[in-house]
Amino acid sequence: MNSQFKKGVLELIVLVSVNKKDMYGYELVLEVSKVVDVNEGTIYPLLKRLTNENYFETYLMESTEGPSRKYYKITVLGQSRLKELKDAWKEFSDSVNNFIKESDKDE
Amino acid sequence: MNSQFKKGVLELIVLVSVNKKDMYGYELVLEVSKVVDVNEGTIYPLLKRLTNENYFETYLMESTEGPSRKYYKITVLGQSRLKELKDAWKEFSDSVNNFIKESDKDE
DNA sequence: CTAACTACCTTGCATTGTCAAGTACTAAAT
DNA sequence: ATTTAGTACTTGACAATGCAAGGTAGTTAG
Repeated sequence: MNSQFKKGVLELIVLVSVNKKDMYGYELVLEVSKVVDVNEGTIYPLLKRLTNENYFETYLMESTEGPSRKYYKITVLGQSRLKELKDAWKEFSDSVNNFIKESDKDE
Repeated sequence: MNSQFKKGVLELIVLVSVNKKDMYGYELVLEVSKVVDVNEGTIYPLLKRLTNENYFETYLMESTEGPSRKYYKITVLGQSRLKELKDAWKEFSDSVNNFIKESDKDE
């Protein structure tokens, strides 16, 4: 897969995921990987950034299957960021798809 | 617009454009800008890279409206790269759109 | 007890795009 | 004749994002 396409979209995918339900980092790696290949070294720094920007809050919970889990919960600010990004993505991908379709036509 | 979305897609848009007809750099800046905001400092280095990778060939032509224009012409290799990128983009954007749609549903 | 899995985090690197500036040619306005 | 605006290309310092590879540590199964 073309790794460049991912740029910026990962933030959207993570926001969409955490918006559905609180999630911890490792879980997100698995969830996000269903859509696009992604690696821990990408997700953890991203989660930190999104938390710093107040899109997420965090809390710890013990697990019976390993070390404690740090859960991420979306904030109100995070939800507005999500909407913003979702709209931007839609506009962007539509416009790219349109451009490709147009040029396929006249051949 | 989210500038990160652009990463990797610009190459696709440029390939699509030059595949339609030979174009010079400045013309491409204008053409590509119809789809995504872009500036000269992005396009020219990209054209150089794509030429180095043998996706494009170039030739010069004089202009009555300014300095000579360097035209870019797609190669056979460039066409296969175009197909590759187009398919990858389709798969990628479909999968992202699907993921967003799925999560919109259960609300 | 040790391997395997869960869970988290960090550092250095590569790639790609941005900004800002500079060069140079042509044509129209002053 | 000189300035201005538009066309056209180039470069270098910079920022953002993702990846690879490594580290720490708790839990469970063999």
